[in-house]
Formats: sequence, structure tokens, C-alpha cells
Amino acid sequence: MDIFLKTVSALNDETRVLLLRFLDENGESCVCDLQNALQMIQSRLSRHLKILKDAGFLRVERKGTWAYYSVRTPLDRFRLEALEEIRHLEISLPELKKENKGCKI
Amino acid sequence: MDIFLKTVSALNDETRVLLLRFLDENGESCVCDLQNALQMIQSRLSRHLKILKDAGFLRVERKGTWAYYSVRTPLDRFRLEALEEIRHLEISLPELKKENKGCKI
DNA sequence: TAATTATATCAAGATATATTGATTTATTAA
DNA sequence: TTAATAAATCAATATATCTTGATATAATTA
Repeated sequence: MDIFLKTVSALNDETRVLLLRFLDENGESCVCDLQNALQMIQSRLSRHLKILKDAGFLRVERKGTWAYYSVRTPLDRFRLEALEEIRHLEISLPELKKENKGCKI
Repeated sequence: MDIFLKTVSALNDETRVLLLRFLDENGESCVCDLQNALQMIQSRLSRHLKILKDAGFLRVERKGTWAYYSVRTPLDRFRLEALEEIRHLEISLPELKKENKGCKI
């Protein structure tokens, strides 16, 4: 029950749905790329990324000071269905400016 | 997005997961049966049943003063997957005392 | 070593959601 | 028509979650 609620609770926020969609479409991204692309302040992103990671949706890989987040694979059945649902949502996502181009904020 | 969040938000509560599981296992039940079986006060049940209904998980049929709630069929793919997930949770559910036997509280 | 950069965490306030008891509405029974 | 029952809604309080800005941590660069 706890794991199910943690999974569902992670999905229950527009910011996190947006993050999942963005990372699913654009692949591995570091926090500052996400800051630029999604125009969110860092503490907010960091919080939501942690929630998604703890709920089993994302993985992180650290390279130096950077933290690269991406959708975890393989996802189990329910999480995958949720992602599939998110893939079909009508969301206008901003373009990605990747590879740390926009860091040093 | 709004519909997805409404669906997910409905799942994001232990009481409602319990209600879904109970109604899935025991079939159509009136509110006062649920009161007896789950030992919850009426306003609490009424609230959560409405949320589940509005999120597309339940249907209601009124018969006189009674309101019979049951899992809506057919469920769409994502809601069905959620229900499937709930079916596999380890939950200890109380026995059902059905058919208004326990009403007139 | 000191400064800089990226990220994580903390603290305070704002917003949302859940619980309870009281009230309202609607239907049935006396 | 009055009383009783079932269910929905409301009001107050409690609890949880989100946002922001400030601070802490850790790795890199000067």
C-alpha cells in the first residue's frame, strides 16, 4: 500500500508530470538544463526530481557537479502505463537547450 | 492534464484505495453497508465516494433513500491498470455485511 | 587555498486536502 | 403531515504539500 501511494502521489502534481514528459521526450538532462528549459527555480526542481526518483520513475547519474536525471528503465507495468498516459497528454513543452549550454546561471 | 491529475489524485488516498478494493471485491454496496463494514463515519465515506465517482472509478445507482456504489465498467486502460495494481496490494479487508442488514444506524 | 558552480536541503508562509460533527435534503414509514 | 432513515453538504480544525529564498554541501577552477 505504501509503495502504491508513493507512486501515485509522485504523479499527483502538474510540475512532476511535466518533468516526466520532458525527460521522456528529451532524454537525460541535468538540473540546470531543466531550469533553463522549464523556467523553474532550482530548489523547486530539485525537490520534484527527488520525489520522482524516490517513487521509482527516475534515475540519477552524477558527473562532477552535475546530476543527470533520466526516466528509469525498465519501468514496471503500472509506472509504464502512467508514463504512457502522460505521453498522450496535450502539453506544450518548451524546447530543450541541452548539454549544459545554459548553465552558469 | 486536468483529467489525468483528477484520476491520479483520486487514487492518492488510503481510504479511497480501500474503498476501491472493497467495492471491487464485494460488488455494489450502499453507503451504510460501507459504514458498517469499514467502520467509517458517513460524511467521510460520502466525500470519498464522490471523489472516486467524479474521477471515473465508480458509478452510483439510487434506489429510494439508498445510494448503491459500484466500480464502473468498462474502465479505460489506465484506470483498469490502477485497479489491477490495487487488486494485488496486501490489504486486510473486513467482511462484508451486505443488503442493508446493518443500516438504521 | 579561495572562489565559483551545481545541486541538495532547510525554514517560513501559502495552498490544498482530510477528518469530524452539525446541518440539509430527500425518501419512506407511521 | 410528522417522524425516521439514508445520504450529501457545510464549517471548523488538523495535516500535508508546494513555493520561495536562504543556506549547506560537494566538485571544479583560478
